Amino acid sequence: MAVEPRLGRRQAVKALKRELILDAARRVFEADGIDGASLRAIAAEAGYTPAALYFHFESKEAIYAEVLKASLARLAEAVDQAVAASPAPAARLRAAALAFFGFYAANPRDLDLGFYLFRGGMKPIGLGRERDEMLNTALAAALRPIADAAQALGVTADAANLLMVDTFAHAAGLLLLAHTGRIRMFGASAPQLMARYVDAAIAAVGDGRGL
Amino acid sequence: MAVEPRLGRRQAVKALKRELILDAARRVFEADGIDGASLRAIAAEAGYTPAALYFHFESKEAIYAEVLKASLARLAEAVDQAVAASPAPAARLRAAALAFFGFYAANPRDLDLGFYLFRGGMKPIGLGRERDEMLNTALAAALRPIADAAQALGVTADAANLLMVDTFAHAAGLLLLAHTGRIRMFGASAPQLMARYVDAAIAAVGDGRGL
Amino acid sequence: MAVEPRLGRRQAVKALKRELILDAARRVFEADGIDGASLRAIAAEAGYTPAALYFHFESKEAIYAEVLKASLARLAEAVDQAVAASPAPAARLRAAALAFFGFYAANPRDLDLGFYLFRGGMKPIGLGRERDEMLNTALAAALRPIADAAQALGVTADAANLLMVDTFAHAAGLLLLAHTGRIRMFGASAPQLMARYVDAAIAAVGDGRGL
Amino acid sequence: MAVEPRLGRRQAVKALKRELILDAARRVFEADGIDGASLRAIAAEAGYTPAALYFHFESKEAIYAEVLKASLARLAEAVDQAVAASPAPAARLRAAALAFFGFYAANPRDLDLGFYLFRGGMKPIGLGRERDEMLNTALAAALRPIADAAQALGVTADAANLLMVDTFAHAAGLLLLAHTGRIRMFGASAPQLMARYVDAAIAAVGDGRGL
DNA sequence: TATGAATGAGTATTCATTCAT
DNA sequence: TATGAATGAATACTCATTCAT
Repeated sequence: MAVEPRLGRRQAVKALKRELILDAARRVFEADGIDGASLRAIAAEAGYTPAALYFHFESKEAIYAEVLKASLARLAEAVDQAVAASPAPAARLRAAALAFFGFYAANPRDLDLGFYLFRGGMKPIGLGRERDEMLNTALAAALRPIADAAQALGVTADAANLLMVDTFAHAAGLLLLAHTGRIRMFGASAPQLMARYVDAAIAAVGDGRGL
Repeated sequence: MAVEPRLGRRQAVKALKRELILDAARRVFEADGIDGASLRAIAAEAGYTPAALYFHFESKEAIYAEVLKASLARLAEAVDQAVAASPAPAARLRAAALAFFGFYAANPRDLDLGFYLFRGGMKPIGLGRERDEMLNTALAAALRPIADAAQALGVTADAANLLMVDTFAHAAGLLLLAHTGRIRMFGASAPQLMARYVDAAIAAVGDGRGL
Repeated sequence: MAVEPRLGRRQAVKALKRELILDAARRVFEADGIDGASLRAIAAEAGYTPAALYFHFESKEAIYAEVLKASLARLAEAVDQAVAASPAPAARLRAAALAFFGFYAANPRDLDLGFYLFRGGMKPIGLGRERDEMLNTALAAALRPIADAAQALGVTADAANLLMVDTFAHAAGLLLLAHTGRIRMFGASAPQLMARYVDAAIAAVGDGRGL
Repeated sequence: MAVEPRLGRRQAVKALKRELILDAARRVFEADGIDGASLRAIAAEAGYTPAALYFHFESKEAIYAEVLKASLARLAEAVDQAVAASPAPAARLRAAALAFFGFYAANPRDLDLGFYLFRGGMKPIGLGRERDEMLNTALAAALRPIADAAQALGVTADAANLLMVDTFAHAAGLLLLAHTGRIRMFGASAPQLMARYVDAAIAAVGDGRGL
């Protein structure tokens, strides 16, 4: 009876410390880039010795994964909130797609994190099978509302899924280009192009034109 | 009479050796990732001492740039060939867009190289201002035919440019997703989605629906 | 009660290890020359990996500076002891000058270190502004007693200063020649020449012949 | 008969090329410091490939030695000229000593070269026994006039020799201090101190006070 | 006489991680 | 839980020198 509260307190302290380390990691990722961030730098920023971090995370990659997971959770929350405010299916589809795009457009740090998952091509992504699956699941959850809204508009589950993937791809492409200055280089506006894409997609669904 | 052929031979040998080193670099990029590739590894793969590479290239970054440049040249050539085979503007637009997408879909190594250009977000790209501009120019040249064909279809220069950027973004997004297994994960097909996107774009241009 | 001694012990161990590394550095300086000494060699001589030295010193230059500082401290102590044992001003002047000379004559390693400070002419000294100033101050402290004794003999502060510099120069020149075999080559004795110089200087001061 | 002139021409061309390389070496020594000068840099400055220098000099050290030798020859010439202009022995002694000092005071590059000979302490000086002896002989020749003048003033050969060495030492010390800013640091003037030293030495010789 | 290519040894410093304390 | 010390591997690049051509 005297022990349990203590354990709870201990766990809370432990969780707090983890959170402080993750905050430090985010700051270092922003300052040095994700690949350029070293465990030493994260530890220093958090007020720790490098060795100390190993009591809180099993490896550098584990820290990456944790930060990524939190980012994806914020993304999903942003999408969910947008959807919750939109009663009609078409508006929901629009809101979900634009919220997804808007989250990353507004939070370039999170975009860097997201792209980190996509680096390396065919090479092992480096975070381990289990972590990869966890992150993929989190990503899928953030995209789900798009497919759900499409289905509510009357298309089949398969078509809704394709539309979701296609929207994801378009957003990713535009964000990639915008993030690296290519959109500006060509004198275009990423949010406008995204909005146009979404409107065309909704129109196509309405027409029964498939996608 | 005896000297000139020798000189020619020498230059040919020199060019050949450069090419062998670049091939080795490509293999190492594929195996270790582009950021993970070290000069030592490239040298070893090419059968050289690290120091020897400095007789052929002035720095590691110069090797990167050379490999990237060659890749973009092959891309542009693929697009140009596809366009040359298509007389009508609509077919040309389709051919250019699908050739761009198809080149990277068929050559994942080149896709890795291409994405390397896009990494880092706000971080320095690391190849130096001059090399960066050269590479941007090469990329723009590969995309140009898309805008040209759109303009031939009757839209304004601005609209043609937007369509080119949007197509670029869609291709990039689909390739990114496909390359990292996300397309498969959602049970979709990147080439099909790309073709559908292009067809819709052509139809929109035909309708005078802008984009 | 159990903790404090431990901390003291730790600090003592740390200081001891630093000293062992500095000793190794001194041996390597002697063996390879100061410019020729590499961090690797110092580490190997100390029984460490190169990386390990970075836990004890922040850079190679920091090691150089530490060794130099310790040498100058020993020099100053030798001069101070000689002066402390000499009550009369003339004897003090003599003792200080000969102690300065004698220290380096007896410790050729320290002479090499001292000359290192003087190398490079117009080139950057390479230890950084702060360290340079610290070392200059330490050197000035070792010479101070010469000027003080001269002043006690009745000359002005300026004249005492000049005598100090001149004595420094004569000692440095003789040591340089002796250290590189030139004195022997000319069949002379550096200590004798130094003593003669000092005696002449004291006589000149006594005569009121200025310097 | 047709051959000899050609050989002479060839040797002249060869000598000229050597001289051009040595000039380049001097410029690089000045720019990068003597230790910092690389064979590559000297070759580039001379308009050659590094490998080409090996047809003119057997090693990097040989280039050092040649440049040093030329410097010492200029020194000896400066001393000889000063002596030639001074008929009386006392004036000759004064002129020789001040010319020695003045040459290095006016030509800091040559001073760097001269000190290079004196570096390294007990370590092999690095130029090889033969070259060392050649350079020592050249140095002795530049100092000889000092001893000769002293002897002309009536002291024994041994005393004249000692005076020469002592003068050498004093000049070397003052130059060392001046060259590295220590004279300025103590608010003194090297030429004044040197002149005073020489005058005192001449007075001592006149008194029959030994030295 | 000169070159271009090549070598092997060398440089200081950083990295993620481990382990005894 | 946290530290300080340590490791071994890695980094890009420079050096004087050699050798076939």
